Amino acid sequence: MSKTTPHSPSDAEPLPPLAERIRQIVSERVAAGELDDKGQLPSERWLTDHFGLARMTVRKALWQLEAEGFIYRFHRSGWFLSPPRFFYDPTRDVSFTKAVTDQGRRAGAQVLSTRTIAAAPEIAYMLGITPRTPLLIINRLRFIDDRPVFVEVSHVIAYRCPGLADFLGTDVSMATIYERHYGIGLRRREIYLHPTALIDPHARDLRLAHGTPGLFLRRITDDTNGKPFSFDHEYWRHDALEIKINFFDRPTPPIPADPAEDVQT
Amino acid sequence: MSKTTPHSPSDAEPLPPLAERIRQIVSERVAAGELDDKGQLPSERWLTDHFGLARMTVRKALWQLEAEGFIYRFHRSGWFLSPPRFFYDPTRDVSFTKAVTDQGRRAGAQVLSTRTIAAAPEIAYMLGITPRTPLLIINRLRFIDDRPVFVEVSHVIAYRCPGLADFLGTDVSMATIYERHYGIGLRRREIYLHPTALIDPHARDLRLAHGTPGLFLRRITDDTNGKPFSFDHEYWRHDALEIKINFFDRPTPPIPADPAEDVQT
DNA sequence: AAGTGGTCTAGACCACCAC
DNA sequence: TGGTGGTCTAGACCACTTG
Repeated sequence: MSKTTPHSPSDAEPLPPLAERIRQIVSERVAAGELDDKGQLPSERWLTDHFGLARMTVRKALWQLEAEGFIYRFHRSGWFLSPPRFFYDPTRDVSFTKAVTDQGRRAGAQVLSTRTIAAAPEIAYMLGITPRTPLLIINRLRFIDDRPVFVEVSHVIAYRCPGLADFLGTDVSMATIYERHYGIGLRRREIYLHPTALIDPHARDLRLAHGTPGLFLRRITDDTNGKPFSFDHEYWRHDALEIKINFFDRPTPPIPADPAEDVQT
Repeated sequence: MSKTTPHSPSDAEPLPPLAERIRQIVSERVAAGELDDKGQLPSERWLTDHFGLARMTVRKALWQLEAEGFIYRFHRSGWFLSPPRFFYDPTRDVSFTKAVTDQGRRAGAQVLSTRTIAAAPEIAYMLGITPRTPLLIINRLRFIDDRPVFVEVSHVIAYRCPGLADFLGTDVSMATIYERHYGIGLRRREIYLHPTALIDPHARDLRLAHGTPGLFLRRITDDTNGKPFSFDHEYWRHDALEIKINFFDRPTPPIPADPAEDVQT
């Protein structure tokens, strides 16, 4: 809690890196019960004064902790302690809602927009339909415990789900809607996934600053008869998920992140 | 190529964002053949002068293009055009070397260090061995087309591969070494993977600035008899790979990244 | 209205890499 | 040794969120 001495670029630097000092302040407050899960950190200006540094210096350190997934921010409203990552098994999980609730957390959804377009040739080919067949595009924001975690853009073959747009408010789980109203079960066919920067408008929807690191996922889903059913894009916060792939049904204990000091090079 | 007018914070801003203007300069040079794959960008100071902006402003834009995967940098030596991502299928690829060469690229490896430790209880449990059994820890830097892309830390049960350290220089593929010298084939059991920041010493090994976005992967590998064999950590550059999961053997065409303007919200 | 982060300036010096 | 990015300063004003 004591004020740290200011330092100029030419000072010797025996202190731990700034990011570690900030991490420690945050950890202390958590331990003291002053900061719970998703709690707000001291402001950048407070940290600036506390450490006697320039604001850009503090911000740089915060960005590192953000890249790590330790803290996150809501655009222009503050820095917060990151909640635990959601475990996602792309080879098994077909319903986000089910996977989230199975992990004891709360899934949410908000429809951002819907519209209908004519299928472009390459999408038509992937989905096994005639080009220009109407596709329903559903743009939804998905939440875990009230934090927006990804934007989902679904391309659904419109004639297979007549009136689908009317059901969107009834249940957060699309999988449940497909099953109850149309008798359609889902299974995955193919997924691509890579880290990238999230830009507007998706960044804005997620309350992220333009250019924040994120994950981009695209996927084809079949129905249980093996017929292509939908084509989706997802834009994830980078700190919201941990991908887990288990190749057998026998459960294994989670792999520890740091079982040994393996960093020695 | 014309000099852009300087702007103050209060100027109107009809120009595209700075990142897009930089992207355009780079794209133009690529099109003109002045900049090939992995070629070096104009320096930050050149861009600063060219746009008439402060250096921090230019750097911020470069960081966004880096987060996106469009450009990357070698620590303190310059900005470069990113090569294409490597496709990695965690459900199928057991040999990095094979997967890379199958994609027409060159795989490389450099041993950073090896050492032997006594297995901690939780690792011993995962690997089905007695605690304190000797484990060989192999630290390697892996390359695609001469660019370092990840640091691999392998924990191998030492008695299953006597003399393994001596073979490390003979072949870049560990899978090949295991098969030829010990008659051991591999298959995956479980993988965890999440985005995070890469810090020293891994960042240094990869020639990345401390705190750059990356991917952290951990994995248990079995032998083909289903017996646990090794436990590995991998620290990836975030821009080097695209994860691809195909659930069936029938090949499907790659899913296009942007088949339609799906961003409307 | 007050407080937050977001952007930007116009410099300086440091650490490292390549020649 | 010269050029690169990396760090840092000490401000300023802007855009937005929150009370």
